[in-house]
Amino acid sequence: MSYRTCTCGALRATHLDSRPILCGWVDSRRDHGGVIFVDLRDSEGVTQIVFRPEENHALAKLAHSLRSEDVIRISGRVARRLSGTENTRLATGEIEVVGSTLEILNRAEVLPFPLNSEISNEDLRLSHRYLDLRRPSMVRNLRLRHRLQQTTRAYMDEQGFLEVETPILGKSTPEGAREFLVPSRTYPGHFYALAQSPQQYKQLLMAGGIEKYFQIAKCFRDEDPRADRLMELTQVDIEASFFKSEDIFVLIEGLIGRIFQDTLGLRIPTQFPRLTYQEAMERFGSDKPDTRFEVELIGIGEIFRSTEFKVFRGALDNGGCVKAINAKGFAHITTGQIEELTQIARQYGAKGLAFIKVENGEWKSPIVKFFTAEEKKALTARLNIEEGDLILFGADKWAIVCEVLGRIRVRVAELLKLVTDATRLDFLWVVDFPLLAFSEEAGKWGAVHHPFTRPKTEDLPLLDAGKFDQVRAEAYDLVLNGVEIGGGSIRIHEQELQARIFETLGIGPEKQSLLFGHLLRAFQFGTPPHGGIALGVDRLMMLLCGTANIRDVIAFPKSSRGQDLLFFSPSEVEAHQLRELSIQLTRKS
RNA sequence: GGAGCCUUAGCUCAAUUGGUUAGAGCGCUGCCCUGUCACGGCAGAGGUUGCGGGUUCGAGCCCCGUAGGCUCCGCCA
Repeated sequence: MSYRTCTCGALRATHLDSRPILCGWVDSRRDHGGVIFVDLRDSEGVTQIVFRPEENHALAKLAHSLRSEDVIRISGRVARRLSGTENTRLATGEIEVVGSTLEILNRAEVLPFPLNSEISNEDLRLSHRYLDLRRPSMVRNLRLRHRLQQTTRAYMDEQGFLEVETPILGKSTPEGAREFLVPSRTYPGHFYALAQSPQQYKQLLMAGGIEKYFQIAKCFRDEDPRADRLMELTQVDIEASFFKSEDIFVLIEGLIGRIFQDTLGLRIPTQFPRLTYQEAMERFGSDKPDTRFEVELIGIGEIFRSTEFKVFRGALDNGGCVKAINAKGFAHITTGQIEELTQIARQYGAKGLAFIKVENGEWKSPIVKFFTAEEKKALTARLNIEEGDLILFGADKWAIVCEVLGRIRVRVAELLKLVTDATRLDFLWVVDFPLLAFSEEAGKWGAVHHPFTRPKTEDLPLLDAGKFDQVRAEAYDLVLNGVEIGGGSIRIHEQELQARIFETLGIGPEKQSLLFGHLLRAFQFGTPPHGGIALGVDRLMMLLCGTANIRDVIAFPKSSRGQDLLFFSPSEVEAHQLRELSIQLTRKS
């Protein structure tokens, strides 16, 4: 005989007088001294069980001993609830099961935290994750994640893509994120690296003629976690041959549309707007702009072309720029808030944050005394300055000004609660990223996306001319509400061009063949033009679930310091394990 | 590698300027209660104030260190 005949979400008035067997957890027990109600919960729902002492005294006595989260098995008869006692909040609320047998499968101790309220003590949740997963919001999130993954597989299959698994144990190629190293037992002193992305494998699949590949891939990066990023991540990884950027956009717009339809039942635009990286930085001060609110960055260098104000003068003379944002109606900003914004400005490289408060027809500002009447007039027109406005300035190198004002723009929007429609979804593509960026720290050029990214064909002459900062890449990011949820590029498929890029990145011929010989060799045997993208499943899930905490969308996440509080990993290992791996510890903590 | 905030009962939190026996709500335990649905009522138990040290007549509160949680910068091709 099976454990149960139906789930706790199944019974309706149409089942009256049937004799079901149910299993589940005691969600709550209401003991009236006489009659006892038990809300029985399983993964499918909740059903009220009623035990009546006048029908079975011993049974009621046993039911009296039930406690929250005990696991039980009951049999009984489906009855219509007494008139007026139906529970409209339950799908099964029209009926109840009058218990005739009760079997206690496993008793539960008092839980370390309640399941019916949101709690903040995250280490407790993580150390008892199996209990936390019983909470309705976690159940919902995991179900949404399942739906996202099923929908992705169905859609990609329909589009003719082949799901191919690639190795987790890969080769260390110390470009990009720090890798997790895995010692080899059979090759002492040699190491695998956990895949930080299936990037090279998927390109080799293209060389292998697969043409259309996708995978829901686990990736590992040994970098410090953040609220929206852990060391382990899941990507929808996609690569296709004979695809241009345009083909990727269409494919992904379709996929994202299906995902939002199937998970939240939402229809979203079939095409997403596009913004170049240059324009995104100029107007929003971010390569992942949140376009749900205005407050754009406005260049005002022209107005102050011949200013005497030292701060602006210095920035302009050093080839920098002056920009401002108008935080409409924020003249009432407090001293503390100004201080906070100034901290942000400093954090991102500005020396300070100049501002003007427009109150009672007056410009209240420590800097306005340096402005001429003409400059004030031009500024008023350019920024549409009105009573009650707060103007915030940035004057420095272009990149710093954009970044600083971009960050301040986002904070101002939070403070002013400019996003009024919580359901709004602003998708956009950011395109034409720079190919290369100079790293002051490393003293050399690095790839903005990754070293396999294709330069835009029309910018190849700039590459030849050594104007590396001007070369744009055939690369794109997908942004939703100011969050980067994916990124990709068209790749290099020619051995010669790839070698040249490696050279530019400071990877000489010897190192090239050592680290990337497999790829360069493949390119010599007819690798087709190809490109792809990777979508961050965890980030996308956060947006779908409306949470700011990435742990809410992962069944067994690590803590913010990378520890697993349930298993307590990482952990020490026994000496013989280390001996087998030819590893000797230099430091014991 | 750096910075900030937090840690008091099982949980969420309070505790005036450093001053009596560290409180509340929920939960828990027992009793009462026959139509509730976060049932209700009465009573009770429950504390190494994360840990270690220091200052002080006196420390939950101040100082130093340490562990853990969260967040941010760097980092994340």
